[in-house]
Parts: sequence; C-alpha cells; structure tokens
Amino acid sequence: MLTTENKTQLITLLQIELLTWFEGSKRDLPFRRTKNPYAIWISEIMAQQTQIDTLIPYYTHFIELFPDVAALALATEDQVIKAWEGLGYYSRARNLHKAAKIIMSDYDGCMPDTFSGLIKLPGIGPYTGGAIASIAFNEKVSAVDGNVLRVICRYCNSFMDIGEAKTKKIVTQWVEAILPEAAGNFNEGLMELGAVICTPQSPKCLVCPVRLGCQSFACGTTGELPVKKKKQKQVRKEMEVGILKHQGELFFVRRPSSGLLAGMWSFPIVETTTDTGVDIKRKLEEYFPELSDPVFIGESRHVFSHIIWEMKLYQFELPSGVFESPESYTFGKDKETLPIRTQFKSLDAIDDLALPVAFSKLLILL
DNA sequence: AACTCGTGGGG
DNA sequence: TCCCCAAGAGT
Repeated sequence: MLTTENKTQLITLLQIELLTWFEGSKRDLPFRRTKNPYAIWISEIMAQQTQIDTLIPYYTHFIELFPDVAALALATEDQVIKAWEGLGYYSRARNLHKAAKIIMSDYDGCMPDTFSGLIKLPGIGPYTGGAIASIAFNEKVSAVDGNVLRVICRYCNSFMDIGEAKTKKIVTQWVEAILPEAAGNFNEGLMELGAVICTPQSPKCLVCPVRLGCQSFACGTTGELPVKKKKQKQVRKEMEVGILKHQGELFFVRRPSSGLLAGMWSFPIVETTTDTGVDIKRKLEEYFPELSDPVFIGESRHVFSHIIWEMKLYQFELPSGVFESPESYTFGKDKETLPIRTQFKSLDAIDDLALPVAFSKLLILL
C-alpha cells in the first residue's frame, strides 16, 4: 500500500517529467504550429478515432479550403463532405459544418472559449471540448482520450475496464485533480506519450520519461494493461452492386441523409437474397424498365467498423436513347426525409462527387 | 449501457 | 488472413 507521501511523489514526477519530455520531444505537427482555436478545432475533430499520420494531409488541405469559421459556414455541405472524402466517420464533417453555421448565427462568428460553451456545439464532446479549451484557451480542464486512459491506467496499475463509463469518469477526475497550470501541454503530453511511447502493443518502457513512477512498470503488469473487453466481430453482408452504363456514363445515387455513409455518393447497392444479380436488377428496374441482363464483372470486400460488405458487381446497359436521371432513389425500407438525388457521370468527371472508399476502390474494376 | 458510425496501419 | 485499434460523439 502506498503512503500519501509516496502518491504525492508519483504525481509530481508525472507532472514534471511529462511536461519536460513533451517540450523537448514533441513531434512537429502542423496544428502544433498555431494557437488558432479554429485550426485546433479542425485538428481535434479529425483526430477522433483517427491516427495523426492519417489526418495530416486532410488537415492541411481543409485549412486551405476553409481558412476560418466564416469560410466553413459559407461552404456547402457537399463541399465539406468532399474535403472529408476518404477520412471516414463522415458525420464529423456534417457536424463541423453545422457548428460553423451556429457560430456565425448565434455566437457572432466567434468560437466559444470555454469547455462548457464548446461542448454545446455538435460534434464536440467531452474529449474534444477539453482539448480545445486547454490547448487553445489555456483552460484547466482535462482531455481524456484512449491514450490518456491507457497511460493513466498503466501509471496507476489500474485494472479497471477502460471501455466502461465509470473508468473514464474516474480517470477524468484523477487527471483534473493533478492538472498543472500548463493544462494544454499536460493533456497533449499524455496523448503524445500514449501515441509514441506508451503504445497499446510493445510499449517502449525503457525510454519512457515517467517509468520511475509507473506502477505497472514496477509490478511488471504493463503488458496486461489496459483492461478492455474485446469487441464483437463485424456482421458479414452479401451485397450486389449495380454498375449501370449509358453512353459512357455511370449511374450514381446519393445515400440517405442518415445511417451508414450518410449523404455520400454511391452505386446502387442491395443486399443479396437470391443470386446472380437478380436483386440488383430488380432494384434498377424500378427506375429503368428497359434493362439488359446483368453481367458479372468482379467482386470486392469492404470492412467497416461494424459491417463487412462482400460485394459482387454486375454491369447493366441501357438501350440507346435519352434517359432522365430519376429524381428520387430509395435504398429500401427508408424513411429519409430529404429527396435523394441521382446522377449520370462519366468517370473523368466525378471529381465533385464525394465517393466513399467502399465504392471508389471499385473503379479499377470497371 | 449498448450501438452506430470508416478507414488505414501494424503485428 | 485476421486481429487489434486509433487524439470519440450521438443516439
């Protein structure tokens, strides 16, 4: 059992060594070269469930396209989603756009500068609110992400399940209680340590700046931590994709405004119930009665966070003549409110369509 | 509390 | 090939 005095020493060691290490060893990242709250905001939204190396090119491009809140608010949702194309979790982009418009209309164009103000905006939760408030506005609040949960549980040799809300609450309070004045650097330091040293697998304890205070290092339990129950496997779904060609153009449809890949562009796609392209042909015939028979042209698998699509592609041709692109298109038992648009586009003109990777990677098969 | 919501990298 | 998982939020 640790004495109170020892606990105090471990906390002081963590504060001092972490801040020192972070100042001297932090990676040179584009969003660390600014204190602009807007830029910090964008980077923190992109960082949600996304590794830093992945987001950097998106961040740079996004800031060029939309350099401030006003520019973002003035953009169309399609433009914002397009800038997010390939990054995933697209509701982040829609919420970002919504929030920018709210800031213009309700906050006189000025971002809230407190944690409590920030988390009222769509897309900004406890972590992101804490990160922006502490990094951009120097507020003494914690920012507990997966890195911080792992680092703190290891440092304290805690076997609490980091997937449980209770654990996050306790860790948040613990960090909150030991936050130094440089709260932003401390929060960022904890995350940097988790990303670079205290990694989930093969942590580099021998070069860790806080190993002398780390209780799991002392107990030899670092490899067992953090405790986290494994998530269940993705559901496999057999899908049929319809590639409808007409005079050199392909038929694209916009996905519903909620759910998977919401608002993104797509090929017609249905879940298989029989075989050999029957389902997708039936679907397309709702809009194009005169349709050729399906020709199988390949297959592809796409893994989402919770679903796996096993896709079979079938190509169709329309008879010559003029076809109006249908005004609406439904994805099945949908109650989506907004009208779904459709479009015929040639492959060299789809640059303005936000196409998720699940579909863009099919293009090489065509 | 349990689900939904993408994608890419690494072991 | 399969598993894990990543600077989470919304419902």
